[in-house]
Amino acid sequence: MSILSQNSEDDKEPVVPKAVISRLSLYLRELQHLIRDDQQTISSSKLGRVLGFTAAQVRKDFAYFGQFGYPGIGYRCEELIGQIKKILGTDRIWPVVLVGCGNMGQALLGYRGFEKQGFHVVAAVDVDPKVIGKQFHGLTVAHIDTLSTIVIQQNVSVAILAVPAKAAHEAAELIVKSGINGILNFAPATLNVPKTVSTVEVDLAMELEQLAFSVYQNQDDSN
Amino acid sequence: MSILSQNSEDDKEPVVPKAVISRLSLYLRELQHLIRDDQQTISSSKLGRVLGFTAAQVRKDFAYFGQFGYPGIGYRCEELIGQIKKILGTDRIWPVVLVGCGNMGQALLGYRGFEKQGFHVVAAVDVDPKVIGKQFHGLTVAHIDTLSTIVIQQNVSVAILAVPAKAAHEAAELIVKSGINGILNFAPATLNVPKTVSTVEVDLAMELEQLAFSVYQNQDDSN
DNA sequence: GCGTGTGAACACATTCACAGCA
DNA sequence: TGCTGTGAATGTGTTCACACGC
Repeated sequence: MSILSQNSEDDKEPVVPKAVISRLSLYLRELQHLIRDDQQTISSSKLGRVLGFTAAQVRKDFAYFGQFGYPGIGYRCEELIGQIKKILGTDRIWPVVLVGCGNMGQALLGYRGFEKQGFHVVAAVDVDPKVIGKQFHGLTVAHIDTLSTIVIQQNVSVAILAVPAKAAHEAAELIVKSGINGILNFAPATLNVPKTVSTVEVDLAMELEQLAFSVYQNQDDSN
Repeated sequence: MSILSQNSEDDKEPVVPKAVISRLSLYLRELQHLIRDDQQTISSSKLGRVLGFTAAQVRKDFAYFGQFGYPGIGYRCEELIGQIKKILGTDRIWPVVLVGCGNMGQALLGYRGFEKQGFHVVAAVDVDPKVIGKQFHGLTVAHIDTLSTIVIQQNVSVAILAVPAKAAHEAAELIVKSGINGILNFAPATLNVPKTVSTVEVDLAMELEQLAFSVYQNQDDSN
C-alpha cells in the first residue's frame, strides 16, 4: 500500500505530502555531513536552521513515518539516517544503467556521488558506433539493443537517460520495453511513458531559468 | 516590486505561487517544441494533457501575468513564448561563469542546451593547477582568483558551481564576494549565502533517491 | 461549438501552540 | 529546562463551474 495520498477508498493511513519526500533526501544528506563531523545527535530546530525550514516542519516530516526522536535530546543521527534510507528504499544497492554516452553521459559515469548514496551504474549503452566499445571510467559502452539482456541479467530497475532531446522519445520507448520502471531524464523533453514507469526530470537549462528569474526578482525587491 | 508573495504590507498585486514559475519553464520548453513542429496555436487542455496538468491550471498559470489567450482559439505559441521569456527574464542573454572544471564542469561546458535558452558561458575558473590554462569547448580555464575581474568585465550575475562537496562552501564564499547574485549549485552541500544571493540546487544523487522512492512505491501499489 | 478568464470551493501543506517526556 | 509529537488553525495552491467571447 502506498505511503502517498492515493485516495484508495478505505486508505486511512496518514497521507504524506509529496514535498516531504524531497526534504527527506535533504535531511539525509545533511545528517551524513553531521556524522562526518562527529555529531551524534541533532535537534529539529538546529537541523531546520541549517536547511532553512522551521523546527515544526522537521518534526512533522519525520512524524509521518514514526517516532524517531528523543524528548530533551533530539534525533540520533545514525539511527535517523537508517530510518530515512529505509523509507526512501535506498537501504540497499540499486543497479542502474546509463542510456546515452555523449558529453553528459560520460560525465555522469565519472560522478562518484551516485555510489555514495547506494546507486551502482552497472552498464552503459548508446546507439552511436563511435562510442560503442569504448571504455569510460571502467565501463565498456554496449549497443542499446542489448539493453533488455542487461536489465534482466543485472536486475536493473532504474535508467539514467542522457541523450539529445531528439532521441529522447525513442530511447524512452526502448527503456520501457526493456522492463525498467524508473527513468532519470536529463533530456530536455517530456517523456510519454506508462503510469507503471516513474520519471524524474532534470533539465539543466530549466534550472538556470529558475535561477535567472529568482535573481531578477531579488534585484527588483531592493526597491 | 516582486511578483512573488512577499507580504510587503501594501502589496495588492496578485500573488504568484512559486510552483507556477517552474511550470512556466516547462510550458516554454513545450511551446518551443510545438513551434518546431509548425504548430501555431495550442489550447490549455492540449498543453495540459502533454505535460500532465489540468486545463484550469494551465489557464490560471498564465492568467497571473495577463490575458494571453484567444477564446475559441487558444494561445498563439510564438506570442506566448515571448511573454514567458519576458516573465522569466530570459528575453536577454545572461552571461554565466563556471566555477569548477572537473568531470562535471567540463561536461557542462559542452552542454549546448544553455545557449539555446539564452545563457552564455563566458568564462571557466578552477583552483587546480592541473586544469588551469587548459581549454575545453573553446574556453580556457582561469584561476579562481580572477573571478572578480571576470564578473565585473563581463557583467556576470550568475555562476554554475560544480566543485566537490568539500570545496563548495569556500567556493561559494568567493563567488558571493565577487559580486555574483545567483548560484546554480551542483555540489551536494547546502550553501550558506546571504539573502541577496539566490541559489538553485541540483543534487544528482538526491534526484536518483527520489526516483528510487517513486519506483519502490509504484511496485507496492500493484497490490 | 470551442476555449479563455476567474471567483468560489476545495484540497493540500505548513505553522502554531501546547501536552508530555527525559 | 530542552525537546519531541501532534491536533487545531492558518496559509497556500489547485480545481470547479460558469460567464463571456470568437
